[in-house]
Amino acid sequence: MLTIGALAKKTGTKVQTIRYYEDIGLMPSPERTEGGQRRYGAASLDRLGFIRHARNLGFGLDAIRELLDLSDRPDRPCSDVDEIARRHLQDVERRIARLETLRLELDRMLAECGAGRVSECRVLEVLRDHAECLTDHSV
Amino acid sequence: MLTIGALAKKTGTKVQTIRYYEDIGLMPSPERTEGGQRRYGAASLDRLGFIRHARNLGFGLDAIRELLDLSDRPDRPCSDVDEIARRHLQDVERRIARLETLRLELDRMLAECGAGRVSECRVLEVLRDHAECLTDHSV
DNA sequence: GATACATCCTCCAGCCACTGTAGGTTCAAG
DNA sequence: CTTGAACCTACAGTGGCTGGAGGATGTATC
Repeated sequence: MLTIGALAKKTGTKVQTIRYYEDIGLMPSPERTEGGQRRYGAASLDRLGFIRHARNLGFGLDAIRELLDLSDRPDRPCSDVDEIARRHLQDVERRIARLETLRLELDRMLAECGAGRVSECRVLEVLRDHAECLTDHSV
Repeated sequence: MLTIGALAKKTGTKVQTIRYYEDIGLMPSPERTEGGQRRYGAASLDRLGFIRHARNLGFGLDAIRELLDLSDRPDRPCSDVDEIARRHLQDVERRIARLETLRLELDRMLAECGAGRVSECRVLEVLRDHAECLTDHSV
């Protein structure tokens, strides 16, 4: 049996985060000692490990909830899982594309800027006037 | 003189967002009509345009505050501005790198998964066991 | 002048996924 | 039996807004 602190250490989670997962129903309420402290078994360790791993891969808590539910229904088609992962992948790809646009624009701004005074700073000029931008990064 | 709604439309901002910027001191308190409604002049339009443009480029509100302050001190060296932009660029690059790692891992998970049942789903297996991952995406 | 109705006002709650703090209790070691 | 680390609950705060309630104002039309 693990204390919440031990579970936290093993999974690289903060203690408060574990309690938060319990609050929102992502982790089940564990057993308690007579004094009211939480004690966790192997199943909790696995479940929290799964959650943290999915979080590290950027999945949102709602998606993780769905993945955990599916994990408990071994006969459902795998495509249900794939669907969630694919959705997430698309989201990641969208975010990469957006950030690449920003990177380009920031790079260009910085490249054009000499070592003068603020009054003639290209960075500020570009920020003042969107027309100076090559890309439409507003989306 | 513009109403808050007109200013919102011109800058692609929500009305509430403008009031929020005023609350946190990013936009100055504008004039008011006798009835207490806000009325904005050209300076406000410029300032909000600047803010929105910087937001679209991903700058945080604190960075924007610094940029606006510098914008009002034309004799300061341009490097002060560059420093802020460079910091932001680095942040963007870090986020891209992180997302690229995720993309790779998600891609691989999905590629390995056949059209079977959840019980033999590679996606879930990988999530259950971090050792299955090629990259250390926990950072 | 009355009415309609879009827009404005303030105040407050909620989003995501935690993180931190205050003030008090429990547990395990020595 | 005492110490002190770790635990408990409850709540506030993060960033950057967004939405809603409930009421006041501004403008166009009759």
